[in-house]
Amino acid sequence: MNIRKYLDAEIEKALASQGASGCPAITKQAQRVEFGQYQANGVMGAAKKLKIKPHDLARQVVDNLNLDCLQRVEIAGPGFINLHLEPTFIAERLRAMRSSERLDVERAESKTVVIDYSAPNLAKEMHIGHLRSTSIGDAAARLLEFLGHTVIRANHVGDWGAQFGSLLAYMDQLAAQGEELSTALTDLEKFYMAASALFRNDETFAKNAREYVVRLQGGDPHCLALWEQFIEESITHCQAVYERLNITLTREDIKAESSYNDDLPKVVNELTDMSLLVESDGAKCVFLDAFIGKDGNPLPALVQKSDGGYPYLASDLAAVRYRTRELKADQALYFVDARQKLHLSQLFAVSREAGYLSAENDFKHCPFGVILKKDGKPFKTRDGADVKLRDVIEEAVSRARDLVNAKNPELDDAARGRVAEVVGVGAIKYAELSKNRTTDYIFDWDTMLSFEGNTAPYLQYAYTRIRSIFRRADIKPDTLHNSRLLLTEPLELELGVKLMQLPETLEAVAEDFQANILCNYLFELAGTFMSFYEACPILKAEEGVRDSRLLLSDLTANTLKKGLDLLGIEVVEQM
RNA sequence: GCGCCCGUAGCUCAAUCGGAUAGAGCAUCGGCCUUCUAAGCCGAGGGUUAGAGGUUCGAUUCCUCUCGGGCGUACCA
Repeated sequence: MNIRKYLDAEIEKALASQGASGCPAITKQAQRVEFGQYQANGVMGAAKKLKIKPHDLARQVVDNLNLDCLQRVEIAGPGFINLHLEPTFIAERLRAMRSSERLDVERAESKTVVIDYSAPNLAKEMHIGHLRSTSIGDAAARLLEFLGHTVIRANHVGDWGAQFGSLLAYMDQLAAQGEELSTALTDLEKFYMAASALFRNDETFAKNAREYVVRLQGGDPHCLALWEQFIEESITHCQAVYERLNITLTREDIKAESSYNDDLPKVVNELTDMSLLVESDGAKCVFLDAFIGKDGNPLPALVQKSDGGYPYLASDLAAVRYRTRELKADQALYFVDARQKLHLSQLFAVSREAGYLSAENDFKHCPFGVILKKDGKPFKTRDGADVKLRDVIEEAVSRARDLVNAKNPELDDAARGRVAEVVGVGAIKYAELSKNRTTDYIFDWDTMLSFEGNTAPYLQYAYTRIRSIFRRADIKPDTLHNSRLLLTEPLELELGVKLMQLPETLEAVAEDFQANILCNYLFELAGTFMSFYEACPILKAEEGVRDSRLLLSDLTANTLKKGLDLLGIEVVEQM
């Protein structure tokens, strides 16, 4: 149950009964404990509209509010309404949470949602730049699924285009030199760099590479076979990264750029039939009034190049068309670099003009910034290459391994290995998920691989502490009676309130797909638990209090585990 | 030139359709392990929210301008 939403609706009813219908209650979680758990800020605005004193309206609203869940209501300041919840009500919600698989989170009205994320270029190895789209998109997929939507994961991988000419030409060249291709392809980044260097510096090779592009596009069997081998190798690499990162993408979720090849001429024909396409400098473009380019000239959305080739707008249009026509998507979320903003707004605008998108289709860009070094320069290795994602993972796991070896040497090897993996991977994903900024952000090994403070390991650690309590006391959480919840100590109450706020947190995240809201919530939950844990003895308390605290602990563990799971982060029993 | 995004503590980031005294983490300083895992807890210092106007009962948030940074701006994706 979403308490915030419930209170908000009740206060709006009270406002309406006083002649302020249509005025928002603006109920939110209170900023300070003395203000209660929630505060309604809408009275001031409503009073202004009605031209009456805010305090008087607040009085009337409060008098018309008769809710069992409220212990007391106060009017404060210029007209804030502070809401203090009845502890027995909180306990009731917690019992509901505990007896439900869904932790008292209601199902949303189901929509079909396409989530476009990760989308690496198969010509190269996955690099650190893919971490954001992949982590955030995957978290969105998990959350929307949990809320009851039909989620279609769409990994729009780049598997087509001119760059494959060099790669195929290079493959053939190596094969002619008697080299084992599968060995050469184990390091895709090196392979790509070598092929690119040849393309730049060797005119004969470059000419050859261009011919390979033409042959590939023409369906030449040999080229296709090489291409398929390369793509296969590259996908295997991606899947290995996904698996290690605990990303839910599978091979079945890959809908490659090339799969739209046959649709591209159709898109051009359809746009032509609708008289949307204009030929300009030999290229076929859509000109829309909303887009103005240099010197005030109309800015084209280029659908077909003058040489007949298709730019990426064409395959993106084909994808929109496919997603609404075939997949029947109500909504599509594009977790794509903020620099693509213009491209995506053109994509959606042209799609609407072409009828690929109707008013019912909610397609939106969920942007994020690019990674920079500490000095604000683009994040690259010394030789200008992107930092490999698997190197980042390796570094994270290695650091986590050192730490667990030092902190908990009595764990056996296998357990420590598992902790290193879960903690290391959790740390790098959390570092991405816990920031909302759509602007660029600074990558720093020590920050990203930190295991202290607001990090995944902190949350994982809180979880293990709780599990440890039950292990030590040899109590199975399932055997606890669900009835005795005593929220008497301030920290018990605070923890209870936090727990109860999971549903409204998840709904808030789903509004804008900002995983950092969930991260913040979990961090606060874990922090509140840690304080509670320090201040309130659990196993040493007398029986009734002990059981109540065990219940709170168990609920916290379940909530942390579920929340982390929705972020794509795992937990361990001990660390 | 035009367009978009951004500027918050030494650093990295929060701040829920504008709300009360702008919050965390890291770093610094001081406490807490013979009691449930110190990857922790408790506490301290640290801010003219880039600057100037404006709207408002109230502005980090909205508007205007200035300064500073980033990105985009037709045949790469």
